[in-house]
Amino acid sequence: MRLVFLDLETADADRLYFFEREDIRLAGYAVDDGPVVTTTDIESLVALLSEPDVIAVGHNILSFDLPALARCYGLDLDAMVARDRVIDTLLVARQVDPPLSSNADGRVDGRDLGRYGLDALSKRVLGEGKVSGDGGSVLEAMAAEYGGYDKIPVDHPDYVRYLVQDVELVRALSEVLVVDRYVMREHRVLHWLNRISEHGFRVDVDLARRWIAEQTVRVEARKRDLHERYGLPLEGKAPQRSTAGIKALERAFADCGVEPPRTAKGNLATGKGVLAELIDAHLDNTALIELCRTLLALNGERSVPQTILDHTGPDGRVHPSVDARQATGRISLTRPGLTVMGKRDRANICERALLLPDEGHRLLCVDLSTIDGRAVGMHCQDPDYIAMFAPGKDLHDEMAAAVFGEDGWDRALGEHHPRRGEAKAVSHATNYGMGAAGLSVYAGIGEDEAKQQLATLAAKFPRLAAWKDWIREQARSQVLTTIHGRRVRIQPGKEYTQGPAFMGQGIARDLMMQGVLALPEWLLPCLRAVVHDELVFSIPADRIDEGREAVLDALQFPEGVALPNNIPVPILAEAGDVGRDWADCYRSEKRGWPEVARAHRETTTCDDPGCTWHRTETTNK
DNA sequence: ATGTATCGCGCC
DNA sequence: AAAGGGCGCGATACAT
Repeated sequence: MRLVFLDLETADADRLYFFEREDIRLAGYAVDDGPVVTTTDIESLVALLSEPDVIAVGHNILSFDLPALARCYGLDLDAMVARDRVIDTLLVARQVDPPLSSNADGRVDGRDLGRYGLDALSKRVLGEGKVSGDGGSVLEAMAAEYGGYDKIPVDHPDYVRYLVQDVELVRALSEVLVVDRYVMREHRVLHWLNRISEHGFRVDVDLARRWIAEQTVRVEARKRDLHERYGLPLEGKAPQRSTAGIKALERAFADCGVEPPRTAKGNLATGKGVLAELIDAHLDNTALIELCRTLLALNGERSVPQTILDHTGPDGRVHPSVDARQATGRISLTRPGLTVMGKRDRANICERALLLPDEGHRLLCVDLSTIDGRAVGMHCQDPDYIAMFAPGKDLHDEMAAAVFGEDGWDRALGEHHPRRGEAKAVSHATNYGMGAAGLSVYAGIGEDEAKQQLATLAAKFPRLAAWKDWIREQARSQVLTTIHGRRVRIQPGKEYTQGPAFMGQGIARDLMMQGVLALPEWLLPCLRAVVHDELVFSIPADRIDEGREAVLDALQFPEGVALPNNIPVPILAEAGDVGRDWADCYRSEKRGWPEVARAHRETTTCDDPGCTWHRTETTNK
């Protein structure tokens, strides 16, 4: 086999999915220990990479350079990945030296260039001496000087020099970074997920524009109201959050006869929990209630439609980036962040109506049932815990029976346990290492009761409890390895909470990816989003039933999955409704909210006073 | 002008 | 001794 180390210089990387041939400007590559060649003859590089004994090695090439060559020059990237002929040093580096969680000290949220960018990585792994200056910032400066990445002269000595250096760095890194089986699997996973970015998700642009216009009217009315009553300034997008605005609000609360609510750090608290409590505590104070409601409404306005529009390309679609850079390995879809669009709140779930199937298609969502719990079950091997995941059983009902007893619950009737909701809170809490104090607040119960519930749970599932302790002990080595072989880093001092949580999330993530890898070829271009335990597909309308079968078949293991000699844990999935937009997929799940159904949204009138769709058109409240 | 820190909204 | 995990994104204040 021959190793080909490579890097490309291109036009603005954000435009990858709209690149034309000329946007790939300069290629640099080296074969094994040969000299670095730079060339504008991109075809020659593609021809080289297409030879069957060549392995392509480069930094972020799986998500950028190679897709660019595939798009513009027909490189058969599918075949290369399928034959393990791609090594992306970014993926290898994350496995060798996994990241801390983004909230950890010293990390800037979201971006990991500071640690895994080619320059930073080389400095850390190879030592300072190998890197002469920062290639990225030099490039940026040249782009600024010439008016764009696509305008830098391809024979500019600095341009060529940094391309050569990057190829050399990749070659040096590849000699140090150890490739394991997991990271080769990870290449296949991310290659398939990159289809999400490539194809994009169709946007209802007209709807987004209409919402933004309506939103502007609402927001202006509320600001004006607070301005006239309490002197709120009108400058900026969110004057209620500016210094002068906060001053005005503090006076407003005083005018209403209450002490302004405070956060732990002493700032004015305007969170929705705080304001809701204030309303409850002063039900006869109409001025205060009006103030709180106006503030709630102002703070509750979300910028989702605008963010979607900001990222919508000339093809009317968003092309979110797909990354696996979270500490647990969970997948993020960003720019726009599809993972944070409304779902649980009635007021927000219709945000998902902004995303549409392709023409002639329908959307299909499939989610893995209580997958984090099953992941923990696989690892902890507590037989009683695993028994709750048997097909036909509902985890939270079973948990309620285990913690609170069977009283008042008739299994045979097929109804839920009366205390199912409480049980859900307890198991959720204990998964993440919540203490009695935290649980009492979270579940709205007394601290003694919370303590009792946690103790009961520990007693009912002793092996699960012992597993958590063991994982916490293991976590002191700072890096845990999941069943599938992913290495996850625990922040020193957070072993107690992060240890079990990361194990559960990391394993769950790979159970989902196991399903993605098992999808039939024809469904791969149909994948539109992955939201941790849910996959979203846009499927030709006449193939929906076939698609549903195939997805369930890929994701589910009713007979269970297990390591050798372990108790198997069933993995089950559930399909949502066939939708004409993303919200429409949840109309059965959210039966009480008629506006979730597109058919309801298409009617002109509605007699549900709580309907968030028709309400906004008739009133300004 | 640009980046960081903080908060606040949301999701799993 | 006690301990709710992971994220994205927008807005403001502030430092550079």
